[in-house]
Amino acid sequence: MSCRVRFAPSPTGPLHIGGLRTALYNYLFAKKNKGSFILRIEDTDQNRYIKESEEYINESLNWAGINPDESPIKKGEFGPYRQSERKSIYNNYVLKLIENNKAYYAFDSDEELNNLRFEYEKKGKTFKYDYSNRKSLKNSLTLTKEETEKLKKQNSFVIRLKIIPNQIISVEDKIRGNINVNSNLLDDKVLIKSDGMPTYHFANVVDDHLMKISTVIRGEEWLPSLPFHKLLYKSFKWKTPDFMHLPLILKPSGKGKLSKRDSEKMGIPIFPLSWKENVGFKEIGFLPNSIINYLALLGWNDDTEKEIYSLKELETAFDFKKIQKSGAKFDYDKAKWINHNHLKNLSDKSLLSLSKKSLKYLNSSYKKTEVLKIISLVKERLNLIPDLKKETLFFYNDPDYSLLNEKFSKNKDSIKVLNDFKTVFSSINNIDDAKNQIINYGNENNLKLGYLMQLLRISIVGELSGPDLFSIIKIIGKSVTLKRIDNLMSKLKN
RNA sequence: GGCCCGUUCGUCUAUCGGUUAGGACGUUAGGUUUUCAUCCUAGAAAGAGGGGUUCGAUUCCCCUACGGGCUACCA
Repeated sequence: MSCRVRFAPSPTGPLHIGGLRTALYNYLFAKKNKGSFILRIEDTDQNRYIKESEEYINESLNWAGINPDESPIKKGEFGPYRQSERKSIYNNYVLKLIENNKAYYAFDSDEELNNLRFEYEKKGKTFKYDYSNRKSLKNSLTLTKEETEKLKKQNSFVIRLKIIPNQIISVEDKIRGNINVNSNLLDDKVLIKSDGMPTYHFANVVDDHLMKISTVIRGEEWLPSLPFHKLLYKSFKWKTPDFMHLPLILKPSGKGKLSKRDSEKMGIPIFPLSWKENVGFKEIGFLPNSIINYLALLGWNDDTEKEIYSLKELETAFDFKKIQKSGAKFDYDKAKWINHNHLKNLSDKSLLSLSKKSLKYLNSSYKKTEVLKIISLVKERLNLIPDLKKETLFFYNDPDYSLLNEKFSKNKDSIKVLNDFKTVFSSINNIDDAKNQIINYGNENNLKLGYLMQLLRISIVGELSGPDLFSIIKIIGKSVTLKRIDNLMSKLKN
């Protein structure tokens, strides 16, 4: 049987990083097994439906470089790929269950059920619509045929799966092994809602079967409903696919699942792309490869000490036996470190094309070859793409010396030394000679090289950090250098 | 509360019964450098607790604790 996996998000908002990882693992599984990766949109909840989500999902997967083989916009032979467009399919299948007495109509109102929940709670119990009480509730098992037909015409009913009590349901998760659950514990879950739409559970099972999904890879939050799903497969006498439930991604600190709130509180992204006021990993300056790399490592490793992977490398290295069982906390520092490494490995040219817009200002003063030189000079200093602009600003802007340190502003030698620098730079023909000249100058005047270099750096860059000074000076040229030394001198005089 | 899953440095993880429990991020100290960053070297840092099984348990089993998930006509 050929390998087919699916990523099945519901369009209720932006895809978050956990969803992206689920998509990634599905994608990698498909690649590894030369199978197909399918995107199915699970839009059965009309109340929570957000129109822009589907496009957001497409764009995110595209950005990450994990494009589906079949999807609503890339149709295969198992469509439609949006559940809302498959309504009649679900209805046909649920009718079969009813015919076989495996499902039934239920007419209990929200109010009635809520009252029951309330009463149970008062007794310290939890209400569950199941074998123990369905005989006393309003459904096609208790009502006469005529009553049932009459209520059905009022168009407000749900269809529930009739669960046979006291059977051990044995399910297998490929990551965790066998799990046994007694069917008494399960409730008669709704299959078809009163608006005629299927619930997740029903649509999911029907579609996975119809779309010939061979392995279901999804988040751990679905593990508790696996026995129910297994029962559905059994009711149809369908073969169950393999299941893998991925560990969850947890908050960086504290307890619980990673959520939008954490991201806002800690100022770290949680969405691949920006969504309204939430900035995405892309916009904050991550390479898609970095996020993919980090996400792959969050819950998986290949037994080697390799940490930096391209997507292609992951496609061959990924081994599903090595997926972790427990949840993993999201570590933003490590994600940045991985991005730093990917950025470092990028060519100067691709780095330039990535930040073409933000580096535009350099074009007025430098030729392209010089811009590339600037990039290679600062490349290894980057953690996020926008750092490139921060690191190169002084190639264009003259520093304003607002951060001037007292060590230099109060030092009486400073003005004299700066003046001597001017003489040095004016006299030399080749900037490569500058370094030696300044060393000599220091020796002659008994001034420490450290002090000289720092003063020079302040005048050129405006602060005490940055790449090799003489490389900078070589790029900005003699006249700009002299101008900036002058600038600092006049600043110090005031 | 009930059910399910899990538990190795602060974090991500390696270890398929015998190891000085390894690596990476972060952190600390030193080195390189004109500075910061990079880079290099070194350091601190872990098997939740209790019972078994075994010549020997981080590794297998049980209990407890803790963490997480689910408990909707949401997915």
